[in-house]
Amino acid sequence: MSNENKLTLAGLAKLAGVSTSTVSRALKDNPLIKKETRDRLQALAAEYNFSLNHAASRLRTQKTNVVAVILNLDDETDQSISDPFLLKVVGDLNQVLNKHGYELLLSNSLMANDDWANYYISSSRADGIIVIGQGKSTQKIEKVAKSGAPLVVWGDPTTASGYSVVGSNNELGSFLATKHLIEANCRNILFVGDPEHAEMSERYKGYKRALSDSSLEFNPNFTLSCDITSKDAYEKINDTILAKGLFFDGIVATSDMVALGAMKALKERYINIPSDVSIVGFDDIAMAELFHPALTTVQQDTKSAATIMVEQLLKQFKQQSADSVVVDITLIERKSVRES
Amino acid sequence: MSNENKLTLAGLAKLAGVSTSTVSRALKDNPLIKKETRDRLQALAAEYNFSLNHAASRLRTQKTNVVAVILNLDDETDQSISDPFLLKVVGDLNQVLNKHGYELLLSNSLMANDDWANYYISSSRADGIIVIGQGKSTQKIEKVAKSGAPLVVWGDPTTASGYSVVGSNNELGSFLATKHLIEANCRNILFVGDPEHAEMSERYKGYKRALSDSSLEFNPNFTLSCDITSKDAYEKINDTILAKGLFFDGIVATSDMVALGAMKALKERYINIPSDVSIVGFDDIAMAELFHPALTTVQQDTKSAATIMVEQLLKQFKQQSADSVVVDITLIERKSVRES
DNA sequence: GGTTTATTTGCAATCGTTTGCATTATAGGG
DNA sequence: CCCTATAATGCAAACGATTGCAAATAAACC
Repeated sequence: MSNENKLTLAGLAKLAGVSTSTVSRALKDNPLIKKETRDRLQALAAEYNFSLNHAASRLRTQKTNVVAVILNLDDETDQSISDPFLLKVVGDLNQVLNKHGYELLLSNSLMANDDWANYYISSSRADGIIVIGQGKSTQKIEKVAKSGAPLVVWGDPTTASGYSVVGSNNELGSFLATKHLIEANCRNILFVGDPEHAEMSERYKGYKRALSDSSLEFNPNFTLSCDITSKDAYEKINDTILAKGLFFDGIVATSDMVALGAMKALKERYINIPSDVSIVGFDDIAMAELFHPALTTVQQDTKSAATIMVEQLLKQFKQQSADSVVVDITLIERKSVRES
Repeated sequence: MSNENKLTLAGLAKLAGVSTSTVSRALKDNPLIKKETRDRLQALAAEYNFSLNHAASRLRTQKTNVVAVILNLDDETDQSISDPFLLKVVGDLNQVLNKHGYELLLSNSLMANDDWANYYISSSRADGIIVIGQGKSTQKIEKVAKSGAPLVVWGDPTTASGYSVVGSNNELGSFLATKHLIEANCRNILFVGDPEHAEMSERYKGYKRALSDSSLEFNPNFTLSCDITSKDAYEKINDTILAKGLFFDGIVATSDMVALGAMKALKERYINIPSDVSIVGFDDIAMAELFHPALTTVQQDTKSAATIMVEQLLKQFKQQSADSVVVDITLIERKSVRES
């Protein structure tokens, strides 16, 4: 109902007895317009509760001030849209984007039929795209990159790619995690995660490097492949123990959710953490320290990651080229690894 | 770079040797256009990878196909944007909205200077608004409602309001939770949460009703006021026990996060759950069953809540009036309450 | 006071779709 | 073969803000 006679720039102009161009400029605080006029018009706009039609200005300026954030989930696995870590990243991005005057359009990868650049950029729904997660296949991402659309992806920055990816040093993080277990005298360390997943494969490498660095032999039987969900981790750990008994004394989990799932399975079998099995996670989600025992984990700094991602995107808006950047990780020692 | 000579409707029309209106209609599968022409043009569009300029069509149709979802957080408390329950709702909403052809514009309440209707609707950034959380004050929400903008809020649907609110029956949920504790022979039940918060105050009522229903006396000393965060719950429980000892044998927590924070505090003091203290949460976030002991809690059905919310919003788009609706809750019994 | 220069404002085209109405092509009927 | 009814397409005016350029006003200088 209030939409019937929405006040437009032209309307305001008439009220003020000036031209639309003057009002337009005044509201943008353009110094071309005399200070007094600006003030007067701004006051008037406020009084009448005026708001610009953003659709019109988008059309004219060819700029949306929107960034599409795509949760790139693998269709098969159900690392659901409610994965706390992913959503934390979304939350942080939202904050940073807002600060720069951009809005966040949230999407999951199932929307927008494969051609993201086309759907979001060409159709001017957004000025740029941030993809969260490289998943198992980077096809869609590369398609966007090739289109030349502004793009930043959260993933593993150490592997070469034609676009800007920011993320943690996964290899190093996992190396440190594994080293930490070794220093705590774990000798039979299980890697739990999905080695085919981009970031996770880097973590896998770090795990292997830590072993060889300590002259321990890598044994493929100590790799437990599972999805990045607590549910799957829980089930896989259960199955393994059932089948082979407790043949490990340490777990490098590929994410906190995986770690938590594993811990649940262990606890149910009255396997003590950390004395029987020590475990270290990855991410440092809010829940990590609430668990009992509090989870030792590799912290990803999502706050600064978000800041960097937005920076890299803004660069591209200014036609500058963006790089991949590595954000620091730190091992947070809590209680799920025994004292060395 | 690819944006230089973006193909427009007019361009396509020229290529096909027809008018823009024909192309426009053909791409919308408008039966006014002969089937053959439609097919031909659609094929052409696909071939050239054409995509409509959405900004232009918004301007023309006065419709954005976007819904703004606002996380209504209280500024003072830091029930952060990463609260898992809230984000779960966002995720579910995203799914449902997408299914109906709408996109989700994510915002926190800090953006958009108080006047949401103006910022999102009048400026045609979105067609409607979904607010998640009533918070402590409903001022901003009422302002939106008064403006006549399509609006649905997630909150407590049982309290009267001039707008459509969907949510769980908080009073009942809390009643059931408390009853469950009583049946497990708890007699000194602590309510932990923020009684001033809209939904939480309903839960508080439920708690009280359960007590009186069982002829137990309500004692204000058994109300522990705290924010809806695990951190605050943890600290408050710690402080209370430190000050007054363990004077309770049951906890009704106002959310799972609160419950988890409380559990952490208890565990650190070697207070056994559930035998010393039984506890029941609210929400049923993914983490709830991972905890040890697995958390007994009141489940809110976010999936169908999201569906209903979107339904109610769509109704308003069609000028129909929307109602408040209560979504079912169910008590999920796990291990944090002792066997009765 | 006239001329130049700087400051303010206004004109009008433009962004790319959509859509009511007019127009043209096609079919149908006598 | 003409006339009417129907189907298919095209014309052109919106939608509302932005902006290069022109115009008008004010200031400055000799």
